[in-house]
Amino acid sequence: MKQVAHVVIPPLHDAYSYVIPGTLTESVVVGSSVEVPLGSRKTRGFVVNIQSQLDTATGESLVEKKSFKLKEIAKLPFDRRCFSEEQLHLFQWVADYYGAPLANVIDVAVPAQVPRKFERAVSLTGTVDVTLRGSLQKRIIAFLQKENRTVSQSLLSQHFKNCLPALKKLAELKIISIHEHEVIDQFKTLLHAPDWAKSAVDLNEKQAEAVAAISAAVNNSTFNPFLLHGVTGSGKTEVYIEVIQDVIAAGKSALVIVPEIALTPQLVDRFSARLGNNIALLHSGLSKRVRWDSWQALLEGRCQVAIGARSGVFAPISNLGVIIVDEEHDSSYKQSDGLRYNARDLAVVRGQFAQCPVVLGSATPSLESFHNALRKKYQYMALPGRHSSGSALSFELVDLNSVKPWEMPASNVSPTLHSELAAVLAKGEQAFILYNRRGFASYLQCEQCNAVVECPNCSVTLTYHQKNHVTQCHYCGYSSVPGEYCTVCPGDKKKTSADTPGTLVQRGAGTEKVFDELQELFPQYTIDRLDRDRVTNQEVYEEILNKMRSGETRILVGTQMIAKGHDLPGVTLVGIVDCDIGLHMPDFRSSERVYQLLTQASGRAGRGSIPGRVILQTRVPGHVSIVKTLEKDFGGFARHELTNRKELLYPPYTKMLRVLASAENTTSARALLENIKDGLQQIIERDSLSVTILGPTTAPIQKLKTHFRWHLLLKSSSSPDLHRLLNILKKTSAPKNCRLIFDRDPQDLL
DNA sequence: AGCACGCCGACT
DNA sequence: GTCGGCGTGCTC
Repeated sequence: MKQVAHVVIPPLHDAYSYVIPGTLTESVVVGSSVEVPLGSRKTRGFVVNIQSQLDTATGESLVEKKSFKLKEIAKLPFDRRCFSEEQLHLFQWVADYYGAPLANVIDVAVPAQVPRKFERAVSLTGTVDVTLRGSLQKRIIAFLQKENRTVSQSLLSQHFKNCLPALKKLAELKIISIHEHEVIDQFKTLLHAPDWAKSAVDLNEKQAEAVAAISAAVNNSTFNPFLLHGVTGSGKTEVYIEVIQDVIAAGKSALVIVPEIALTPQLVDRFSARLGNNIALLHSGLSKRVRWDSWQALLEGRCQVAIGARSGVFAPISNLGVIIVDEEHDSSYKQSDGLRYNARDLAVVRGQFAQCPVVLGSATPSLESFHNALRKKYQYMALPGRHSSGSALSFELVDLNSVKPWEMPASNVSPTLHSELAAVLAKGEQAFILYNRRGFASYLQCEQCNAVVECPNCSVTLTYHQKNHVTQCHYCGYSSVPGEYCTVCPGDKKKTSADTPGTLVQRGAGTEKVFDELQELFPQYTIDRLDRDRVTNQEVYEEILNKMRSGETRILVGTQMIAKGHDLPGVTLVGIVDCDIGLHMPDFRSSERVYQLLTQASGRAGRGSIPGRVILQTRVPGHVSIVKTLEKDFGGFARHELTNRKELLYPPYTKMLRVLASAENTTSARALLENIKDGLQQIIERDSLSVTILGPTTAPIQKLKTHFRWHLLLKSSSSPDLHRLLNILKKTSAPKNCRLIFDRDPQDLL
């Protein structure tokens, strides 16, 4: 009997019904990607439901209920499905929660499909009892016996010159078979990991407790969120690995999510050394084929462990035993464009669906997670730090207000930082210098009228990069060669009486500038830089870190990139040039971010046997983010900040929904939001919902890529109420010239 | 998102 | 008289 498939097509909201042609009844399943006619064109969509043409409940024909004739699915371009029905539940939840079309969610979750690839391959058919004449034949057989698997013909050709006649002969003798063999380019972890990584480490008491608690939840198949709070070096990874071993032993699978930046060969080696070759990697840096093959390996149950970045939360694992989110506070888990999902939040939702524990690990937990731990929604487990060395960090605060400009060895280097650096270098040790801003100068400013050079497309200042002598916009990528003189002030009589334009001077600083200053202060030492401008790809990144590991680089200057991951035992000093960067951002999370950055960066110091030292330079020495970093008092910081959030009705005490409108015309963006607000306000009153609407106001970045931006902020203590409004919002269409974006649980408000 | 349909201005 | 501008709305 003919069947009907419900197909979702990006970017359409509704599912469309198509008849499955007889030739495809066997092969089209939920999760298939199909080509369907839509209007006058053909498009790709995903099958989300299949039902027989007769409604089993009513006996009615589903086709005749429609006022038009259903079209047929045109073809099934790939024979492998894209997702399981279990995953579909998660996708549906995501679509509903974020107000996105289901098809778009699937599009984001599922990697691009790649056709199967075949190659000519050779395998042994049985025992070799015939006496072989040729020595080449003997060598080939020996090779195949040693490999003990199907080997591609091209690999044999590389090993044995002109082996084709010999292979033919062996095939004739039925000793080997030559056949078309599917190539699976799934990522293979290399088992070249050092021995130290292979052996289990003795767990300390707290680690063992954590493993026991999590593994108990694994074995009981209960949803149970854990917040694993442990500073750098406290052995969180060891806990993860032990738990995953228990998961595998229980016949289940594990999902590990880490920030993109942490997904390095070292991390994967560390897992594979202990867990074997059974790991699928999901990561945007891999080739399409490797991603697709890894995805299929998980979907078909050939792999028990997945390690992925943000989108890894969608991995096709059916019998989940545990989900681990490392560095759970990391803001990169929130996608900031397109489908604005938060992988950490989805991990918890997924754990609920799959009835498995979810482990959120961090040295600096997000206030959301910590709040959940305080409310006992998450089970809190703290790991003590630095079990190996016992050496503690010692902090020194430098109040830049009390240092006279002429006392500074360089504009960004205080006498304290200078002498500490000199001491570390003299001892043959290494240092990290954090300056969380790229470029050479933050901006160019006119000496005469104080005008700042801005991006013509965005309402942000351009950053001056000395290396290639350009000013660059860090938001839209605009770059230009800066002039010597101000372009605004000669005509502006209000600001200046001068007829001649003022000179542009460099203000602020960036990693490039700090690098130059250090190079001048310590010309005899190798200094390197690590930031997004230098790191164009993974190789450069590895190279910079390797030069640091080998000891060649003595000082590494960088942005927050240096604060993340990586054991570099030689680093005994961390200097934070300006703790105040990011403190005065128009964003309710700025204190939290600064605290996290300072604490994470500090944790880079002194991982070896030598105690670490941290120099914090600041102009606001009393700021809570700085004081609590110094006191190593996460709890104190969290309580202080949570009190603030509660007073100001910010998350985690309220849920937020940001409605962003952008248009080339600033008034149309604003007018659209005014309309939307009026409409929502009526519904709020009618249904007495507890939602507050703020705005419309201009977004902190007023103009981005030539578009003016306005936003509304919806705050509510009731998630369902907010969800009601989102459902109404997603039906409102924006006029052609306006773009409307809904951001549920926004990570920043820029 | 495409793509068609549709209803008003300058062209061979 | 037609070609074509992009506004509106539908696509199983």
